[in-house]
Amino acid sequence: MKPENQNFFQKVYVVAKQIPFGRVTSYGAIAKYLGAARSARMVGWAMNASHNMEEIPAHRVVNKAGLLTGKHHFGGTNLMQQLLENEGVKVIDNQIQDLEKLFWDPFLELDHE
DNA sequence: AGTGTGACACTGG
DNA sequence: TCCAGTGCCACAC
Repeated sequence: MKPENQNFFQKVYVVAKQIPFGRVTSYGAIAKYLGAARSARMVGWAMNASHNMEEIPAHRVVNKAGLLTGKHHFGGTNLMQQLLENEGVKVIDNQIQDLEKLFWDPFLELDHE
């Protein structure tokens, strides 16, 4: 694995870990922040890899619609939803409620270059 | 080295 | 406005 690739993954982890408690963001937002807006899918892939690496709040990362598309990767249970609800995020049928209010944009919180 | 796949996003009809 | 198709970048085989 090339260092640059690890850097990409590392960037994802860094951003993901910066997500405040009770807040959520989208793959696209992170991808865009990393300079690869069209690689949102890769962000999810990085999150999947993070499961065995560092404790990344992947449950705070959802698609732009606020849908917990990756819950299946959380042990195949509704753990992802439970984690979010535990943080005060209302989730109904894998759908985050008040997404606009809970949405955390890296561009607003983090200073991008 | 090339092909297939993926936890998405965007554009067109 | 909603549904379907296409594009995209990087990883795994």
